[in-house]
Amino acid sequence: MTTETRPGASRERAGRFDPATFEPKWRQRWEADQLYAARDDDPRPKRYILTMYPYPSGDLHIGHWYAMTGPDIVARMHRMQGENVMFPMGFDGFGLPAENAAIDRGIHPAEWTYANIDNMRRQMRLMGAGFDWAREVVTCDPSYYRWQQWLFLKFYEAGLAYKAMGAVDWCPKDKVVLAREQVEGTDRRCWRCGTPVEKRDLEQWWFRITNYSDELLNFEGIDYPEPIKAMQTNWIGRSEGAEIDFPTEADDVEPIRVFTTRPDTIFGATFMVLAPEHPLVPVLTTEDRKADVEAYVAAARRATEIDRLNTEREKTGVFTGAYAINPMTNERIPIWIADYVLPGYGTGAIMAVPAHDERDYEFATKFDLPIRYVVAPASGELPTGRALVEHTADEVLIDSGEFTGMPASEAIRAITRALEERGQGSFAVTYRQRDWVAGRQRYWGCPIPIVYCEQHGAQPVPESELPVVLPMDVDFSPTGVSPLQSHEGFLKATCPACGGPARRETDTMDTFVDSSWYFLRYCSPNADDAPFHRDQVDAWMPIDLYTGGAEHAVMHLLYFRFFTKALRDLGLVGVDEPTLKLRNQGQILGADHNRMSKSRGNVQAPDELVARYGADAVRAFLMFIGPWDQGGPWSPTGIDGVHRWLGRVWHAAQPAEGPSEPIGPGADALQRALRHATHSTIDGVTEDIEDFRFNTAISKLMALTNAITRSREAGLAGSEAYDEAIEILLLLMAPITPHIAEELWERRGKPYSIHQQPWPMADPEWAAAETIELPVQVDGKLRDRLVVTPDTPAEEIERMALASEHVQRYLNGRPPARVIQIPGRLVNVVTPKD
RNA sequence: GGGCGAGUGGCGGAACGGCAGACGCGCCGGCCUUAGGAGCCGGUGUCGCAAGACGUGCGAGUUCGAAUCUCGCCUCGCCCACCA
Repeated sequence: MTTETRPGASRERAGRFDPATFEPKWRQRWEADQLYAARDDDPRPKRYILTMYPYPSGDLHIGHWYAMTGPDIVARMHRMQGENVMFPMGFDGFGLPAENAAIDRGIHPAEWTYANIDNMRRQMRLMGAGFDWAREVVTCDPSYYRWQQWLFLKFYEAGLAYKAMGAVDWCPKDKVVLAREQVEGTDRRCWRCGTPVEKRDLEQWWFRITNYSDELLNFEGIDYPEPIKAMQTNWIGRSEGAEIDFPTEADDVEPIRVFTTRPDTIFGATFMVLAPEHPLVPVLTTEDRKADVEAYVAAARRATEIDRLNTEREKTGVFTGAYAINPMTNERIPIWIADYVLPGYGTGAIMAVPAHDERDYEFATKFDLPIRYVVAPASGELPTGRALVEHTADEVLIDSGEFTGMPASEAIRAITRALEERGQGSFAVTYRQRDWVAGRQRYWGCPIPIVYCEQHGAQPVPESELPVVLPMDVDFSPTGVSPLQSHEGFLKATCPACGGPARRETDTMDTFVDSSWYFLRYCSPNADDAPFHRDQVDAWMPIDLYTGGAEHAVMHLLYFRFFTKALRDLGLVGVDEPTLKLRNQGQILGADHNRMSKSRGNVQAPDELVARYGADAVRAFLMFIGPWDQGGPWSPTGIDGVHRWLGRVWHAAQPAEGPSEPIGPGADALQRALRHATHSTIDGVTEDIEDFRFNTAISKLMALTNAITRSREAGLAGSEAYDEAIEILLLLMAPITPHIAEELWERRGKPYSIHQQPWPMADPEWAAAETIELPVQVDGKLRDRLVVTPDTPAEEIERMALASEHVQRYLNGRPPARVIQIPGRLVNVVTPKD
């Protein structure tokens, strides 16, 4: 090895790799030059890439870096590929933590929120992420929420927002109602604070999301991860079946309507069960049963939702004394009430078929009610001691009048049709999904633009009076009620209908309303005459790529689809879906494989890491940990490896000084090998980034770096192939490690900015290998390798393979039974069977 | 109970049905240093001196060939759950 090529020597010339000396400089310059501004009048093809905006909790944690670096890389590559990329950022400004900070520490929520936003904006700049800050949206700003109020009024006019009584989930700690989607786990905890929720009957604002249940089940034409589709589908919970009317014996009482997915089992319906809350309960209950029924209803009301939904609990219920008529058998069947029938699902009443439903079976056994099997496999074998719920292909109806012998699948339709002809039933679809409770009894949110007049009731605030501004001078003493309720100046309003005195709505909107349309506001961030302009929305929407956490599967990711469809029906947008493609990042865990939390002491603060390693190393290491959608544990030593890699790139890319290195014999082949490595890396990295495989993209870049280093040691530094390799390496690194790529690009005398250079294209001739190594297998086991040129004829390869002594050993002189060749991939010699 | 994922070296992870373990961490050895918790070079699946054998949670199957496809188990994670 000559002195010139000794690694240490060139390092001394180049100076130490120290990101702190150049990273801040480039960030300032990129920002000053508005390198990432997306312009409406740009003729290049648009690409709208969006990552979920953060809640301004105060600090950007490593998880934010992880979530945002992925889409930033994709956005940067697409920019270099000549597209007009919009990659905006904003803040989810409203929310409870701000209000809690006010209560705990006496800071106004606005002050707390905007201070946090300032800090987080600074931290995001530190990441070197290419956000278009000119489009920033802050949802707690009146210029934003004014238009949210405007949209609310459009929803209200269209009947998509309405006020109604309902049994809602209530968090006793946050003193606020929650949407069903915001209640988590078997023990039904508040999604924010983890407190078990209670059920309360309250008058609330709702969004009619259920109008769109069917459409929300349709994922055609959009690319969502399978788990998200499954979760949304389960959440919406579509069931097909029938609604059937069971007349009662009482005079002048409407029949009991039930929903069932198993109309084929109606001949086995031996009793009925109503939810305790069912409106017919007081009407139907006989005098002698009244005391028992009322006691049960009262107890059911007191029981918590947790108790009630506990499937382990033994069934309870009481007889009402009343009877219904099974419309198919004309039998009198008793009507019971029980809390395992839920008031909010289906019709709140069921026909109980104990032979074919486990819950009904349990109930019938406990209360000694008849159990009649009406479906059986062809063998006629019926279970004992349990319900028959599983299906067999040959099952048929038994003991079912004229339908006896009919396959059950056919009977579902036949029986429903028969009931329909008699006016006693119809095909029906039911959903688990309920409407979205949109109001919150809190201060720090978007005020609902409604006033209440003694005479005219709820009245929308006229558009000209928007925004209804959140007053700043409020008292945050923890009284448990929204400070808006005691703010006279806010409460006092005028009825738009009569001009008389009115009282303002004090509920504010769920913060998920804010995030249901922010992506549209990014298209028209400065519009002051509308929430957004149709031409700009038409130009940018739909989002081409949306990224964020999977924990929003049935919350934000359902709500923003609903909003988009509702806005389409209001004529405000022209798309059916907000985004064409969704990707979820995984979670970064602590080094101990646990979730990062202050109490565990395993939290990695990004600012410290940047100070020590630079932003590029943090970005690259996070992306290198594993598949982006999988996440993984932070490794305090792993980042050293990425740092070392950047150091190797740094030294390899320093411009050659003086005469180029002496090139010895064989240099031509070495140069060709380096070119092959370079050009095959272009294709690999491009595909990997497109598919969110940042970990393998980086490993390919490391491998190319290793090839470059070896070629330098072989004396190639300064050669054409070497310079090309370095420059392509820098271009491919630019999206991932933007600072070092820019710095080295400049040091090599290339024009500013590397981020505005065209993305490299592989030369197919170089990308193709000159020689390939073919594995030779005998009976599928590797025995030898052949080095051949790609155009070697198959007969020649077969001859070489059979000539191999390693192959001969297994053939023992016999001719092979078969020789399988996969061109360019392998040869497999199959030995004859003895 | 239902749905969806995932099980590969000491670790994070690679691998269009075709060379298992790319790339990196760690570890071992060496170089350079007054020094090394810096940097650089080499080695590193297991067993074996070697030739070689064995290896992707377990068990079957399909195939010339299976980490990959099929079936049945086991384990872990996430979501939903008295939804008629």
